[in-house]
Amino acid sequence: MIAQVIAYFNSICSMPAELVADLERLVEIKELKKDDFLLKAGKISNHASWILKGLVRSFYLKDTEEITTKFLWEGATVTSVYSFYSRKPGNENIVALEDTTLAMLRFDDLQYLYKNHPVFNYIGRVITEQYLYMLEIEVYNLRKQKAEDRYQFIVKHLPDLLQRVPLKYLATYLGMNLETLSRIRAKR
Amino acid sequence: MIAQVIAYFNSICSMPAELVADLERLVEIKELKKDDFLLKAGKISNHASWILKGLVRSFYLKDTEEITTKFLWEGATVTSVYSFYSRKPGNENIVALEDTTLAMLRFDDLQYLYKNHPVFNYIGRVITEQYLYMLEIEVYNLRKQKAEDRYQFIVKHLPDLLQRVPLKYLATYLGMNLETLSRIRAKR
DNA sequence: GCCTTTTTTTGATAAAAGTCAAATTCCTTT
DNA sequence: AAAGGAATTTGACTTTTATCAAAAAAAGGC
Repeated sequence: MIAQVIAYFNSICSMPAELVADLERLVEIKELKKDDFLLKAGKISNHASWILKGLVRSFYLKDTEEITTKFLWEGATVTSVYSFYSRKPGNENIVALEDTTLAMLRFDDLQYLYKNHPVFNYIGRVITEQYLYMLEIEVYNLRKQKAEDRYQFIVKHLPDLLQRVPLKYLATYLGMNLETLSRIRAKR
Repeated sequence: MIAQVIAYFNSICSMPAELVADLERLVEIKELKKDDFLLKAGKISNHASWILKGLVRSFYLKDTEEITTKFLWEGATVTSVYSFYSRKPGNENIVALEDTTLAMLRFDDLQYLYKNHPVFNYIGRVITEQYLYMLEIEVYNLRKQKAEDRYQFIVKHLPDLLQRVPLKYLATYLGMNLETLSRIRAKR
C-alpha cells in the first residue's frame, strides 16, 4: 500500500534510502467509509493525505447550505490548505463520497521530512505546483459568467465526475443552485 | 535592490553563502513602465519574478474582452503558473498597471539552484505554498453567487486595491461586468 | 417487493445581472 | 485652461438565475 506512495514520490524525484525508510515509518494508511469525515470545521487539519482509492468532497457551511469547494480522487493530494498551513481551525469539512483509502502524513512529520531531507522539499514543491495548477483551472471555470458554460466544462474535461458525484453537490461546486443545474441538463 | 530579495529568502530559511552568491549572480532586476508587458499570450513564460515595487495585472482574452485573473503587488511572486511550469505557451498576459520593479529568475537558473542548493527547494516550496494559500482565498470569494458579496470582500480585505486599480479591470476580476460594479458602488 | 427517504425534475414567479446606448466625470496633454 | 480621450455612471430593457412549492424518480432498508 505504502509502496504506491513511495513509487509516486520517486517518479517526481528519486529518493535516497534514508528518506524512503523515514516515509515507511511515518506514512499512515487510513480507510474511510462512505460519509466518514476526514476533517470537520472548527478543527485544525493535522494531516496531508494522498488518495490511493476513492473520492472525497470538501465543503463549508453558508448559513444552512453546504457549499462544495472541491472533489478529489485517486492520485490527488487532499488537505485543508488554510488550516493545515496556518495551523488554525478553519471552516472546511472533508468527507468521503465513496469508501476511500488514504496515505496520510502528519504536519509535524512533514516538517521533519522537509528539514532533514532537502530532496523532499523538491517533491513537496512539485505536488504543490500540481495542486496549484488544478486550482487555476478551477478558477478559470468559475469566472465564466454563464452557468451552462461552467457545466459544459465538466462534461468535457471531467465527465467521470458526473458519474461519481450527486448533482446536488455538483451544483454548489459550480456556483449555481440545484434547479438551475437540472434545467441545464434537461436541455439535451 | 537584490538585497531585498535575499533578505526575504533568508527570512524563510537561512541560506549558505554560496547560494547567496549564486543568487546575486543570477537574479536580474527589471524596471517596467506602466503598460509594459511582462508576458504576452502565446509566449512561453521564462521567468518567475518577485515584485519589489509596483503592481501588475494578468488577464486573458475572451473573444475581444480582457478577463483579469490576478492583481499582484509588492512582495508577491508573479509568473504564469501554467506556462512557466509546463514550458508551453499559454493564454495569459501580464502587464504593469504602475511603474514596477522586479527581481527575476530564469526558469533554467531556478532549476540550477534547486539542483545545486538543496536548501533552495525549501524556499521554493514555501513560496509556492504561499501562492496556493492566496489563490484559495480568491476561489473562496469567487464562489459567492452575489456580485455584491464579492465586491464587499475586496472592500473589507483589500481596500488598497480599490485605490490602485481601475474599476473596469476589477469588474472582470470579480466575475461581473463594469455596469454591475458601478451600480453596486452607487448604493452607498 | 414495498415503504421511506433522498435526489432530481418541473412550474410559476421574483430577483439579480447582462446588454446596449448615451451621458457624465475624470485624466492627460497641450 | 481647453480639448480629447478614457473611465465611470445612468437609464431602459432583456436574459439569466434564484427562490419557493410541489411532483416525480431513484436509492436504500427491511
